[in-house]
Amino acid sequence: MQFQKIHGQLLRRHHLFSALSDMELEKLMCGSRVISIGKGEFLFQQNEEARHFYFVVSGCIKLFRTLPDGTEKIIELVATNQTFAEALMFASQTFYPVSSQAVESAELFSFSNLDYMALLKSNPNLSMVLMADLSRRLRMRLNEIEVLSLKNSTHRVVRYLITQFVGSDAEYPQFELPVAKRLIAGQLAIQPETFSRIIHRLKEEGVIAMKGKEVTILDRKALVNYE
Amino acid sequence: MQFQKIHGQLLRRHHLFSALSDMELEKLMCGSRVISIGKGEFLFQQNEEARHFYFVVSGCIKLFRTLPDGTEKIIELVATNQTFAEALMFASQTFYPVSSQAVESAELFSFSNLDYMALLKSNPNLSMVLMADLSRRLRMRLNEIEVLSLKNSTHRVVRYLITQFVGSDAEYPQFELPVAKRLIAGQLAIQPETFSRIIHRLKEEGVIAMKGKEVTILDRKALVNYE
DNA sequence: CAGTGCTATTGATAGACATCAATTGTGTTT
DNA sequence: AAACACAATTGATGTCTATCAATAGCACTG
Repeated sequence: MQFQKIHGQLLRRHHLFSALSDMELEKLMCGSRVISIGKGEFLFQQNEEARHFYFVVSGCIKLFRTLPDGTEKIIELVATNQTFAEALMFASQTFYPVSSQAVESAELFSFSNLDYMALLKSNPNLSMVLMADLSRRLRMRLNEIEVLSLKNSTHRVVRYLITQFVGSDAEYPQFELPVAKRLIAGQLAIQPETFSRIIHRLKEEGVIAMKGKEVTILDRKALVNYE
Repeated sequence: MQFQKIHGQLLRRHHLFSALSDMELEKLMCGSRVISIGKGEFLFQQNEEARHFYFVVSGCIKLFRTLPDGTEKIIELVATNQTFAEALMFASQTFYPVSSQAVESAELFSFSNLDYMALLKSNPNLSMVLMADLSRRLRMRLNEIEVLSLKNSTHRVVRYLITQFVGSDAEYPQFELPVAKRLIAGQLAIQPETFSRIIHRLKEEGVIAMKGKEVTILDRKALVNYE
């Protein structure tokens, strides 16, 4: 298939698929499905049985939990070329611990957990890759826990901004917010209003500039010193 | 060795070691060390290189991160017969993301990451076990993230109390707080004073009773309804 | 281009929690 | 048993942030 080759190359770049032979990948893709969902549509709901994991070809998926009071806590925003829900393959409890919804219309691949597990058994290297992946995810969660433990919201916002330009050594790093501000606020477990006010203050102090989703860091040192 | 046999049986009960053959376990234990640390002593510090993971034979270990403002966030309290830091075996970054300190004097086994990884390569089943373990840990973190996202502190405390007696079907479940109250407060990212006040209110309302570390749930329904 | 719906901003207010401070309780040491 | 250190409790106060409310900005649609 033409489409399989193109998509195969796309997948190859992701570490979960890079250790597969051509044949293994082809086999896996035979059992995969292409899924298109529109903005606001759900992929799966919390507590549904988890039989598949996903790769985002385009768009953006929001993973969240519904709290007892009805509000939602955004656990992760999954962007293009990322996978999610693969950690559930081994869980003794086989239901999704989060709900998933498209923030913007998205295209995904869905892979069968069983198929992938079969590959794991025949390809020991793959296990190593997957364990490294799980380990990385654990570290991500640890960071999130730390952010949520930061008392004041300014710290959380600053911490978030910093993660958006690490690696850049520009004097005035510039980047675009990947999603709507209300979603970022949700990730940081603060209200959109509070987020807006904090940004306002940072602008006032000359630490950053922001126009729409375009952010420029004007004073790296000052920003880092907030921590 | 006498001591190895005794300890071997202890380890066998833990899933990370249950899939090992006698010979494999023996080999692993040859490279292991017994560590005794007193109350308040450190096992390792954040950012130290991670070459070992640990099994708690007795005592209690606190894993925590130091936040930029100098306060500490307790990530986990590891009790007897539990392992920790095994998830770092595969991390590309090989340093501990937390510090570890004995809450009370403790005895531990330390295992070499390299030794265990060698076993993983020769024993595919073990990989499956470890992946399930990592998956379980991820779920734990997810729960913690949810707790930290709960707006009011009462919810967090209630959620904590509930986890302490799930499984018990007694009408008036009873249990002992596993650690000092200030540590529990730390895990929930609230101040000890706030914790104390919340407990006070719950007692006043007749939902629970508490004497020292001994807790009795007087009104299960009311407690669950707080959520 | 006006109309609609959503996002973002800004202001006012109330409530929750952290902080500081003082006291009591508990377990450990000498 | 007394002395000590630390944990827990209780009170008073101030700050921060959620909430409610109203307006402004922006994108999409007919």
